[in-house]
Amino acid sequence: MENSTIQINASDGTVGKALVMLDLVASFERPVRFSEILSKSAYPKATVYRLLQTLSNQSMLDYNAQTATYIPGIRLVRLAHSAWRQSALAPIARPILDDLADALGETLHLAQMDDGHVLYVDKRNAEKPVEMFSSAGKTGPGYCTGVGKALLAFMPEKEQARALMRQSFHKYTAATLADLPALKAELLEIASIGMAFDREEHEPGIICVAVPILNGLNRAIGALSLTSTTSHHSLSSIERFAPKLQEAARKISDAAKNWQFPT
Amino acid sequence: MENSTIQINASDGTVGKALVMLDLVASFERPVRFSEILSKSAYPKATVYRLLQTLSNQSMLDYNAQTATYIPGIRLVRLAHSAWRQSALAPIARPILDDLADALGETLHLAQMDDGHVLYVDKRNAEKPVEMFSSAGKTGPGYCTGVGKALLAFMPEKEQARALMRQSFHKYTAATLADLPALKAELLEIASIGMAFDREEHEPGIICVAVPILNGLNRAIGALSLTSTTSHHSLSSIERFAPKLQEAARKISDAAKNWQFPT
DNA sequence: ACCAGCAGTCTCATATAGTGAAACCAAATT
DNA sequence: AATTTGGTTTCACTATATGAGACTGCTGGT
Repeated sequence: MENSTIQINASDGTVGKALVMLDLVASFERPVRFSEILSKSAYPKATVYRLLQTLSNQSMLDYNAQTATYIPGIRLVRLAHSAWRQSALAPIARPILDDLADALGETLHLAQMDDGHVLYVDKRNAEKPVEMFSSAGKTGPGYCTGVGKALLAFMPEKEQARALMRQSFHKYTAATLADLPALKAELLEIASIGMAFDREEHEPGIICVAVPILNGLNRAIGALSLTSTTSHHSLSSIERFAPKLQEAARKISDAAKNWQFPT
Repeated sequence: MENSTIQINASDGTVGKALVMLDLVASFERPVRFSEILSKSAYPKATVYRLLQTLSNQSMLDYNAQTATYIPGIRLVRLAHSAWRQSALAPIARPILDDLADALGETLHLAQMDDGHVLYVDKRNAEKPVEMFSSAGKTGPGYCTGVGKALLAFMPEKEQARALMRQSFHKYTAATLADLPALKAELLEIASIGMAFDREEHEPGIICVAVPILNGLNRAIGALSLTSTTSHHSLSSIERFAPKLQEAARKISDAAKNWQFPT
């Protein structure tokens, strides 16, 4: 059991496989048929079939008999409610985010790292207040977003290495960082100045400043960003918001430290 | 395999058990220790232990080594995002709910049935706009909420029977329906008039009107409600909103019919 | 310091549950 | 009528989950 192949993807038994299927179905972002799932999956037909049946029974997937398609199930919404409320970050950050949004009147994001990618857990927007699930729960790339880079820069080495492997380095725009060395260099810079920028690296015309939310050991437990467009702000003008972001990040971090659940 | 015991809880193998554990952890609504989970669980120690490990590996649970506690994991939030966006109801209903909220300026809920309980999938509120995950994903009892009764009244018989078995009939207030016969009688009434009331049955001082969102076969795919307090409205004064709710429900139902995903 | 007791982790023989090639079926397609 | 495609079911095989119990290491009491 010692010298076996490097366990890149230590998928835990049947449960692990079932969860891979769940992710797979979710990744389509539209109803999918059995055959589509099968073709993307590493497992044999009968196995995929059984797993999908089990997940459907369990309401982790919804099967539509009319169209013979699967979508992620309603039970996930219920479970996620619980997950979101109990996560150490999002509920704590809420009032602080509210205040910051009032003070700055700009678009704010609160994000956490999830398997190398950015998971947005909350958002404030000057115009249309909040956008439910349609924004919370959304994921983005790690290597070319402000929050992503801020999170990566303040990760324990091992985890960071794992996360870096998961980056695709797809070139969204001309400014997108092209490869791992470029990203690593930037992460060092970010670690030293304590903030990250998105210089239209993910979407043309969209820029942002992001700061990490650190725990006691200088490790990021989340990140906070302010997003704007090149038509509204220049990079240097959004940098002026950084102190306010830092302050909010510190507040969140403090609140997280004293966080105790009621018994 | 034929005459075996009535499969009340057809728990599908290992995956089913793992999901039971997930639900269990979520049900605590606070970080839980191994022993607490164990004592509430039907499975032996080693099994529970292994399942929790697997789920933690998979980020379906978060294990906090400091406090030795489990909470639902971040991966659920990501999956739920996908589930919410793809659910046939919530995204479709969104603009219609927006309009209705603007027109009425009252608190609105959009809900679906989940295993006999009410799952709120969206909400509009006159004062503070929208409350993210903290309201969407929330669950409530079926037998003593407006949406719950509206949903139950328009369910296929078999499913309804199953859902009715899951009701606890906990007496929240003096007005809470006490038992199954009382509920059944009320459901017939609701089915005939096409709307349901909550007469302070869940919380004192809180009343609501709810209407089902029906599909082509008179089956509820969701429900819509308007909630208020006895200090603001009487039961008969909120009944006056019913036509507007019905209209919105019809619109949502129409939109759901024509719903096709882009290929 | 010592012991008792509990919470959590690990082991291993056993049996159950998952596997997957292949057969099968039904509906489209030629 | 014959063939292909998409989905479901079977079944012998064995990998995997099981769970009683042993073990470890705290914690608190005396």
